[in-house]
Amino acid sequence: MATIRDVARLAGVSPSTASRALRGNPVISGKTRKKVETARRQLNYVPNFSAQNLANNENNTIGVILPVDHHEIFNNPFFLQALQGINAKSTERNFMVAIATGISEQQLLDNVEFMLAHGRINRFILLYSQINDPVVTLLQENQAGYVVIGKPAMSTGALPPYIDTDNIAAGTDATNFLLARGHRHIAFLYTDLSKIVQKERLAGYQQIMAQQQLDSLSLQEDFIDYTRSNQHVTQFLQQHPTVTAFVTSDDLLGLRLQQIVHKSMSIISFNNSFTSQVAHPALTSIDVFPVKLGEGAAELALQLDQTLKAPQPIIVPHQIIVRHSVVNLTAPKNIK
Amino acid sequence: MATIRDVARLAGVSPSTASRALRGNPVISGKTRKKVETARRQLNYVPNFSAQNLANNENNTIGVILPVDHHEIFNNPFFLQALQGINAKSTERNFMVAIATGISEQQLLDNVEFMLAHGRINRFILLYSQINDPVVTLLQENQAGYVVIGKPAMSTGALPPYIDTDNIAAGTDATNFLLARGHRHIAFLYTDLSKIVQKERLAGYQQIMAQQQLDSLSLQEDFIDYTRSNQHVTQFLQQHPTVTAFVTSDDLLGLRLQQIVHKSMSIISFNNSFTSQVAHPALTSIDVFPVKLGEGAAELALQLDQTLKAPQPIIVPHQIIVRHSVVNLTAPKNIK
DNA sequence: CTGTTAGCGCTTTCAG
DNA sequence: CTGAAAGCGCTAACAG
Repeated sequence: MATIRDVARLAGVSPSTASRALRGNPVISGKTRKKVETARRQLNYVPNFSAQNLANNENNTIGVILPVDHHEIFNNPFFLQALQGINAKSTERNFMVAIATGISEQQLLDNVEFMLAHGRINRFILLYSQINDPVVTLLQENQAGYVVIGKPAMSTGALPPYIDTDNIAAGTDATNFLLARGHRHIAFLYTDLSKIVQKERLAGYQQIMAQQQLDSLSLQEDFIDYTRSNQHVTQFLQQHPTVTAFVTSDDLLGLRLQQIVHKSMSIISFNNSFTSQVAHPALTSIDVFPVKLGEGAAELALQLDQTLKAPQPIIVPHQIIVRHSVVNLTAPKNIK
Repeated sequence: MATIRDVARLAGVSPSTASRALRGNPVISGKTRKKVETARRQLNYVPNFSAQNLANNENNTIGVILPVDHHEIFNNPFFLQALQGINAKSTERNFMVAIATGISEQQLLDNVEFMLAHGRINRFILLYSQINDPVVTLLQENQAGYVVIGKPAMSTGALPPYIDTDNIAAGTDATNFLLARGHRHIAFLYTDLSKIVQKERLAGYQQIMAQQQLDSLSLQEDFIDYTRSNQHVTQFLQQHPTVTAFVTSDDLLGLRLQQIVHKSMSIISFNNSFTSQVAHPALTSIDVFPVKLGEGAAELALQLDQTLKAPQPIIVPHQIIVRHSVVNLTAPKNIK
């Protein structure tokens, strides 16, 4: 593998000049810059990260932290897609992507600590946002930069940079979609309000319902115990027989619900994952574009030390993907 | 951050001695080993990877390569789970995990090349196995070590270390399961035979059918064009009205099939993913334990340069998870 | 068994 | 604008 000395020699300059030229230092004359560039190409030179890192104390890698894998959270394709986005952008900008996972909080913490200590990684992307997250504490203690996908849940201190869907708006959009199709008795189904996403989607729903002077109805079910959740839902429906539609906080949940209720019950959900397509009828769902969220997060992470003040949060627009799970009560002919 | 010099100073030895002691070099006396160890702990010293890498030409990180994300392959939770296994084992052994993804072959190749060139990563895990894979060629050209999850598809040269499910046996098990429940006209549904997994599962199925002197019936459908695939399947069923059961190469595919056929059609599939649980009726499926596959792969990858000859392949046992998608034709009372 | 020395490949003062 | 030299933190000869 060619080193910078080789390049320098071939270009007839000193290694330091070559280094400067390659990194675009403006003091280098156009002429020598060109010579060096040609030599680089000829030798197919690429810098050695380890050496660069050692000299710079900047190790071109960004750490991506997945949530703890409780209750099969990994079944959500969101994460891999976000990862794909992060990876694409990072590679483009000469960064590598290392990942931290864990099936317990402790394992995840160990993993992150390892990246911090041995890997000297100093920029991270959190693929989730959660109240009182010890991972965040660890990151802060080590003065590592981090950005979060989702709305940061800070108990204290300045907000980190973040990128997010406007989940409140997504919640209102979902609800409005149902209203526009004649639904009035709409319920909201979720699994866990400590996840900020769900909390916000619910808030959006409630906002619209209040505005329309309709009653908000929400139900928490995680389907860890399938039969029990099943019963709850059935019971809920008996208590609220007028309900014609549900907003569910996620496709997976939407599918679960679909299996319990009548086909005539309308459902709109979030994430537009594979699940929504295989549902029957296919679920109308709000796509949040995980790949874009990933790309944006990577960009934020790459800026982390450049600007002194945190960059503006990025909001990625969402989009309703209309399928067949919402019945139009106002004009039956439009049903597809 | 403490360096090895600090440790050496505190222990009253030279840096090289400290280094030797820390790395367990047997020439160091027990006494000084202890001194150094105490100093290390006192200073909370951890080696700097970059420096180690530069000196050793061994950069404690293992590259994990995901398949190209064609047609929503990322929806398969298999990958994230395997990643989890890899990560757990790697961290345990002081390695970091970097990942390569791509939505096109080119993007993936760029990503891997980047890891090779800049990152100087020299051990990889391939999360898939495919005929004529240019990624493999790239790895070989660069003399990087790699292990594969799945059966390596080599056109030439020695087999790399690998870890796999015995997919032929899994195929025979699935088929036998159906036979034992009275099914005789069994078809096999798959998406892509260039994936070795599918090829082998099919082979297992065919083997048993031949053994029983029954006809093998296979159908390829990828459901990229949903309506078209739908038609094909319907057509297929008309042509083969006696078919009472299907083996499908994956849960996702099983679920697709389930939506087209009658409830009375029996289905057994592979991977035991979330999908099989949300199906209705829930799919009987063969679990291949992705986390274990990941762990084993990591272990193989960590041994890569230690042994001159490739280690024995590891086979991870699979297991049928019985749910409700297979009708028992011999004793209807047993149907659950 | 341990210390001295050189060097991994790169960047960055510091002098010109 | 460019070159010489030192150093990032660690390891591996080479001597003792």
